[in-house]
Amino acid sequence: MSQPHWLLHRGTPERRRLDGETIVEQAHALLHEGGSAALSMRTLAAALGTSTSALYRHVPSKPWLLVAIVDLVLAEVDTAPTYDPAEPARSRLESLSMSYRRALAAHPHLHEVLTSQVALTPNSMRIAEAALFCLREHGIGDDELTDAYNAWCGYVIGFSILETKARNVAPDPALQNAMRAQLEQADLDGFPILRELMAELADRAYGLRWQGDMLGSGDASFGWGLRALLDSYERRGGAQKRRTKGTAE
Amino acid sequence: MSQPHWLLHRGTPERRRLDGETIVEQAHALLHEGGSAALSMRTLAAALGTSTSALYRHVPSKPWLLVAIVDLVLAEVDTAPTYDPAEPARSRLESLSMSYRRALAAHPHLHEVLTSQVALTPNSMRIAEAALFCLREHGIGDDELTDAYNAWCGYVIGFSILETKARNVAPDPALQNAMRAQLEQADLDGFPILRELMAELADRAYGLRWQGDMLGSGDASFGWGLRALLDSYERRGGAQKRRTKGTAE
DNA sequence: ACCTGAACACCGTTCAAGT
DNA sequence: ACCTGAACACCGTTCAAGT
Repeated sequence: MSQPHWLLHRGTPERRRLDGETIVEQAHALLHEGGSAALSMRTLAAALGTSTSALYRHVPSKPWLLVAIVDLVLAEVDTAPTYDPAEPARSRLESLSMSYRRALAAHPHLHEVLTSQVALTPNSMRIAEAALFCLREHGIGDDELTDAYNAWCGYVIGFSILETKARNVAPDPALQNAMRAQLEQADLDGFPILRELMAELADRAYGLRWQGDMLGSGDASFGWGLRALLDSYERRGGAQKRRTKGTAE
Repeated sequence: MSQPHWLLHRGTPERRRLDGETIVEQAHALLHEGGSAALSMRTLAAALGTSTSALYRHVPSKPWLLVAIVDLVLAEVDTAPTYDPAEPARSRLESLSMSYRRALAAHPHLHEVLTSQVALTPNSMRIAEAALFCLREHGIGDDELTDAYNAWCGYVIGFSILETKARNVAPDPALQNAMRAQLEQADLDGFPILRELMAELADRAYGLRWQGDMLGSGDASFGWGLRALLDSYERRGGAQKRRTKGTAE
């Protein structure tokens, strides 16, 4: 046992030596528990038992720290199925998409921290490589690869961000009231479809809610749209394959 | 002319009577010009020539103000083509999608303000109504409507947010350097596709850039993915139509 | 009724000073 | 080399006091 004498610990809450990795992990923990409002350089330092200014010896800035948190979460995305030769191209891309979404959905406060930061980190590049690999296996030609990749990112990341955004109810009471009022029957005049379907859509469809999450319809809807997108990829890739085959022969 | 004597204006920069609408418009102008960093209650009050605390008589809170800005931008989305009987269902939904994206892309700092706020405002409901109308015209049945709507929102809004996010380069120098380094040839070991295609993808594909916008490939990629999605909607709607017709007869 | 200045409880970041 | 306290230039919001 290398436990130091208890006297040495007096007044120092968990004083392990500081380094960049532990700072990022603690920052992620604070974000996960209390959202971005609970993550300031001051609260972070307090949680680590150091002074605020000590953090700046291991971390260059708060924006840098936030990007590091995003990369930490992206480490959860599994790219192994992408290179599994037993799987057909379509289910490889589906696995990657679901894993991506699962990672983002598992961290409901991450979207608060994605603002304006481009994710050009080791893990985001690992995922980009895997996605491009899948699209090629689908038969998407190099001329369409950029568009297909951007559309895939737009759907998978965009949907997930939007979903977690929608899950976070505004803590502002003025806003809560304004939004509740908007859903009252009286304000649905002129919106016949919304009125007709509100019972079905409320708390299930994006935006049409004022509290709570999407009652698990996020999973179903994400899959529904993903299959729609993959259907088109498959058809387009198949068409491209036949075309190149035709010109070769 | 009801111009008051010039003496009455001494030292009062544009002192028009305060009201909620002008506050929201000025706030939007500040956001549009300088991003969210340039929009504080203090700078806003200064731009309007009043004290900070005076704003709180017309606007309940900053979160409320941000939602009002979003609604102001959503007013630009044109839902008229949705109800044009001359247009086929598919091009109605395409028009709506493009108009939505155009509004979001025209305000590159709006994404900084969308954080955690649900858009349950008059204009967001007008757009939701229009989208649901289009999906029904497509032949999507009520059982699939929620999923189809969520997938559409995820793609259209998600893609647009992601695109404007990516367009905003991090102002932090520490971050700029880290991202540039990530794109150096040395760091592309283990990413064969990225290395092979980097010349084509850089500054065109999402994430794979460290400065500048997506060189206009956002337009093309958005349209590419949208057509892929609409293809699937059309097929699914058609199948549903045939199915209900079959059971009816 | 509407606006003001001052105050409260926070931010991220820097920097001379300590060990 | 690493950490500290104090300071700087900001935040959103409140509230007694003015007119």
